Amino acid sequence: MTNENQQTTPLQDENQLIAERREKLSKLREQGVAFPNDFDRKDMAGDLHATHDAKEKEALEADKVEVAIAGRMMLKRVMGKASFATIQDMSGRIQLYISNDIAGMETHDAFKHWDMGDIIGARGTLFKTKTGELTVQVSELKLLTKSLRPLPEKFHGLTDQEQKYRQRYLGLITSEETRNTFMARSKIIQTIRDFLVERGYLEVETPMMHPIPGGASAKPFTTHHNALDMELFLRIAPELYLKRLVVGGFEKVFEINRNFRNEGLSTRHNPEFTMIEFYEAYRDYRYMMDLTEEMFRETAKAVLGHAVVQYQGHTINLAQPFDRLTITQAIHKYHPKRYSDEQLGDRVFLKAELEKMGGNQHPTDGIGGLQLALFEETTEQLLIQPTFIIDYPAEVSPLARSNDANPGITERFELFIVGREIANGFSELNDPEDQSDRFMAQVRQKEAGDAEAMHYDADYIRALEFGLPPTAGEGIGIDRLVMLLTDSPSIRDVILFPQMRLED
RNA sequence: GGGUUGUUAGCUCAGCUGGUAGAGCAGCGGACUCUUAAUCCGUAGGUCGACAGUUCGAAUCUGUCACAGCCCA
Repeated sequence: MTNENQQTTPLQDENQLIAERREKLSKLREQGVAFPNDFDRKDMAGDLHATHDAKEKEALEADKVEVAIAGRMMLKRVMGKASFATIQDMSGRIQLYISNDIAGMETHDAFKHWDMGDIIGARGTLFKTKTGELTVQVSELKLLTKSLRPLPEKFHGLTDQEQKYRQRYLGLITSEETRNTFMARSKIIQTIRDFLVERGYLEVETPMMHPIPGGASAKPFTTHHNALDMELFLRIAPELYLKRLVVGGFEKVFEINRNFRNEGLSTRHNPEFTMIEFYEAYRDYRYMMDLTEEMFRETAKAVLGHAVVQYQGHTINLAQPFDRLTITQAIHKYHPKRYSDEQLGDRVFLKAELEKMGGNQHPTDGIGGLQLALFEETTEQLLIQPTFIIDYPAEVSPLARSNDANPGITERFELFIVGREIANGFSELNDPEDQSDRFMAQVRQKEAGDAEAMHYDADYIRALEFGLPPTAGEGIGIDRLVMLLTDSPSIRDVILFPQMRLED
């Protein structure tokens, strides 16, 4: 790939509307400072509504409340000798009233030529219109930033999905729903951070560039460090670094940050996405499931006010205890009497069944892997209410601690909601020799052609050899959690700037 | 990667079985001192995603490509 696709020249999409606004800007430049930065904004629309909406018209006007407010002009209604405008700031909208009487004819005439989308500052006093709407009677008005491009249509807003994602600022300007989604995202992350900090967790940052990609089964992005002449990988997971910190004595750690996986795009996948991973020493996977339920409930309550979530026509109840089922229990529960225990324990039967369904199976799959594949084909998408699937086969869980009674399975869970995996956790494998054997098995799989199999990480083994206390850990896909709590159908609706193809 | 739908004015959308482009908003000019997507009158604005093909004639039919949405892997 060359750099010829990169845009180094301005977009050539001038039109008559933009030309007219450029002409207005050029007149502003002639008159003085075209982009003044000396307006002292003192008030926010939302605060003014909160403080004064309930007051009676007469009482409010007797108070003569002086305000200084600024924002983007979203609506404009000119009526000869007086005008109304609606401006929008980060907290909301408020109406301005500009008249020849108070603001003066010169100011009002100038205002008439301003455009929707312009950013203006206004000083004046609050009053209520005859319909009772809180409004600023403007005495001074200043154009702070000329907008050269017309906004999307004022009533329908931006409906073009592509433009919504490529030019996110337009959606943020015109869609309250979009603003609310990203404010909810911030609140969700803040709540989770507080939840863990309150419980004695330490927030840390570990490398985004890894010499060995590890901690998950996925294809990495590759990059190169020139000075060290060294191949590096954008991380696919922070797991192995966070557990090194537990070895170091940070017994409760978490990190909220980006992971990168070089895979396809879909309504559930973006190449960079946000995960929280957290680790706590002297706990096991059952404790982690309890903690997860509590965290999800608390987060939903913080964002929505309650723990019953509406998602795309489903009612998801986070208030009740989450189901906890093994893979075969889940298959039985959602397909009663479809399979016998003998069949689910019969490799030949499972392979034949998967063949019928066209499922992708690896020839090396053991019984556990085949059961998992059958679960994914038949049951996963039916797990609408929050459900922990527990006790995953060791062959697909190379970093999880084995069950003491049955080493073929691990103390691991995945949480499913609305048929989607949203979290993954386990009792950590802290036996360095077992971990070394598991890495070796992964390397054999990689050599057999599995591009997503893990590498052998000798430094991580060395860390385990110093002693990782018994620990439980978990990762939660933040984007998918935000989708759930904001009723968003696509991951692109909850990532401010989702990955897109280059524009032509 | 496969299937499917879409791409027309700055924005939101019409445009019939093929006859050469329309509305609303935004803009510009005018009227209007309590509007709420203000209203009313006038006016300007387009390589119909790109390239081929069929045809006397293509926004419309066919093919390829680009981008996007949805479904599937």
